[in-house]
Amino acid sequence: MSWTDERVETLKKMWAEGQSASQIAKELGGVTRNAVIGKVHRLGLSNRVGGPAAPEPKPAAPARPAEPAAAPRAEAAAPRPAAPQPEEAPAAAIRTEPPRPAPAAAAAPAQPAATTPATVSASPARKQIVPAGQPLPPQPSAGEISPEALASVREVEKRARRLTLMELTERTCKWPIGDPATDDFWFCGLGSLPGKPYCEAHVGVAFQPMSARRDRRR
DNA sequence: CCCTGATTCGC
DNA sequence: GCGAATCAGG
Repeated sequence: MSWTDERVETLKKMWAEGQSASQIAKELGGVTRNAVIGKVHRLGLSNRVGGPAAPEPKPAAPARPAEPAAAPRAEAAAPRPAAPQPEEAPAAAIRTEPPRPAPAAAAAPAQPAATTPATVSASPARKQIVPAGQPLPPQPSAGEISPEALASVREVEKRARRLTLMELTERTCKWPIGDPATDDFWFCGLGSLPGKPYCEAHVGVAFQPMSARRDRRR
């Protein structure tokens, strides 16, 4: 694959949006994230433009003096002028802490029977703001979940990595825990099952066969 | 371990 | 110019 104008454009756009090099590489296809990063640098847009803080007040240190006879690879010692600054959240992508139960839907089309949408529209008090990021799982009422699954979840949640929204990746469990209206809120974050948004325990409460749900009713 | 971007250097 | 290998870090 080569860097056609179109692909370069996509690259620029996504990079400007704050997408990671690997995400861009996936989108483009046929290139690795290294290729993307390389291209980004060659295009001279390494320092995420449009960003808030204007960096580099420092005069910068002398480049590489070229070692006389010492270690051939002594890069580590050479001071890098370009300090990559933590990188704020894309700002555009995520705006709000997700409200209570949000309808899962978009992302996982191949879901069997996700637990009830009944609880989804439940809270009339809180406004239904659809979060920009991954859809949140429905929060099934306790009565609909098997005792075993419930116990399993409680156990797992003790081991939860307590990730923040921004720390989630494709392979972390995105099950929300706690009340988003308070600080007592985080995401499970344990390894998610391949192709699933949640870890094993949370998949267990999120996805249930219709039959099981029917049997448990009442 | 997962991930991030940065840099080097042979092609 | 390109990007794998590597580095440095979260």
